[in-house]
Amino acid sequence: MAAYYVTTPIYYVNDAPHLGHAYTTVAGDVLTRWHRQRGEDVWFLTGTDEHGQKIMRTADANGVTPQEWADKLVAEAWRPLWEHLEIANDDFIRTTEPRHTQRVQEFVQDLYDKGEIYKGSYTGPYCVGCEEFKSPGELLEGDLCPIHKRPVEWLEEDNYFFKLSEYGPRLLEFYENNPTFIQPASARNEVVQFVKSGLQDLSISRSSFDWGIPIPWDGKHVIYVWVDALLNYATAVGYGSDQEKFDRVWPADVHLVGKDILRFHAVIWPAMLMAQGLPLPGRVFANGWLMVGGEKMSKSNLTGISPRQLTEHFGVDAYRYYFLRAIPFGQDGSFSWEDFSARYTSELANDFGNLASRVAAMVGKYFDGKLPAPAAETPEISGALATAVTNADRAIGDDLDFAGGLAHIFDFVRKVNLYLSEQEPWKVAKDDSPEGRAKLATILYTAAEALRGVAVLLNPVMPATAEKLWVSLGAEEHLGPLAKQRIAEAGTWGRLPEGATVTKGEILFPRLES
RNA sequence: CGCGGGGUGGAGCAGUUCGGUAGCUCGCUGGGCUCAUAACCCAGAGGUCGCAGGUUCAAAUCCUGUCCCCGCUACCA
Repeated sequence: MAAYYVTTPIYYVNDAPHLGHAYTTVAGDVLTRWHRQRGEDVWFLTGTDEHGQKIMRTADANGVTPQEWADKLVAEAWRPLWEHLEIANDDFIRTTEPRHTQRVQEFVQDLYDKGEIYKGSYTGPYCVGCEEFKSPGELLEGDLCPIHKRPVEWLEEDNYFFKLSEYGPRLLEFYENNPTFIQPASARNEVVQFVKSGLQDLSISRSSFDWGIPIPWDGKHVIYVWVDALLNYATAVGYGSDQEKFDRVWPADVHLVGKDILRFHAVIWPAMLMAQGLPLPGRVFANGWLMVGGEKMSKSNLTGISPRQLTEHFGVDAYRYYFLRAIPFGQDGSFSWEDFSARYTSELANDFGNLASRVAAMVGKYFDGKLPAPAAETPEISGALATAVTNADRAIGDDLDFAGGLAHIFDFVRKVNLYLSEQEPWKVAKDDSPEGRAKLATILYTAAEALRGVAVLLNPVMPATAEKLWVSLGAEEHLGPLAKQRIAEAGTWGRLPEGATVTKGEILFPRLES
């Protein structure tokens, strides 16, 4: 049985990570943890893309070599942020590592030998001031270089080309047979439309600069950075080096990407794999842009708010929760400090944190912190938990609908709060008769057992908080580590045993200063 | 020009597939409770569903036109 293999894009080390990078990576982490709690063999990959002209220039501007620049950013910015955000990736690939570069050369050589690559010439807009080719799309009105504001020249360069144009029909057939390959549907429509309009061959080499992987049969060229980058998904799991591992993990079940790089993953990547005869990935899921103040995030306003600024104020778990809860995955979404604060207070502190707090307080107060045995099961709550588990599992685990899945979980939290309001255990507590005590025991057991289920469901999203709750319920000593709890069993009623030691613990989500 | 997405009470969204009392969360107003993180519960105010026509007994939902916003239009990673 093949592993469930999830990837994030490998990020370009030109800059430090921003909210958008973190958004995709957290989503991958949550998906990964969810599947681990399904009991599956899971492999989660992230990494960095380190070749290309832009990095060469940035390094140059900072007076270091491209490799030094990449080393510095990876060590000081990227890896630390993922650790800070509790990203549990199994591997971290860098495209400058030999395990990658050697395999990329072999892959390209192989395609060349198969006749999938030929030598041709590329004609494109070239800015003399920049000394580089521009992409047609970035030109200003009247074919001006966006940096120098002067007309570009059309220059010809010898390049090697991949016969991408021949793959249109096969790609369309693949999309047709695999309707969920590209998600969401809007992204799929765009790609299908694009491919239908006809594909051109892809220039896969560059000779105007040298920061890249050399073309094995022609050292004057380096491999186009996207071909280099996409192959990380294969080289990182043993392509060409560890066949056993490769067979176990390949192909990816989910490639998470930002919608800006959808086309590379949904068109070029599968075509490359088809050319090589490798199995194709299960799906490519494009998430949307984060908007700040109604504006698309740009380099300038991205640096305005960094992931760490938000985690310092709201905490890592709330950060992981917020973006997935507030923005339907796959759509653009607007982020604001106000909205984050509102959701933190309402959903995390008032609904969830406070529920945990009041339940633990009452078990402490009325039963000396020993969870009492219930006189009966409460179908209203046990049934709702089972439903929440089923719905959340489908939404998050299958559909990558994080917002919908979290909504199911938090609807359940509300229901438990409501249950307490209706049962009024604080009034029942005044009745010392055996009937009164039995009723009180049932109410509090029901609430605590409901929280046990919530802790399991929220663990993939907010591992530190879920762990606190788990410990507070006294679940660890009877049921084992939280991360080992199965999603499928989360809805099984009555797992929390009588006599479990319930402690108030620290407040899960303290109120924040405005 | 072409393609895709969207315009629903103050904010963010669901509902539009298979037309039939306009729903949710937050916010706001009034009341209640007291186990809890000034939390929780109940009630209420607030929308002619971008605009204009059309089909229909009936349209947010179907048809036509129109305005506005956003994205894509490839070798920028």
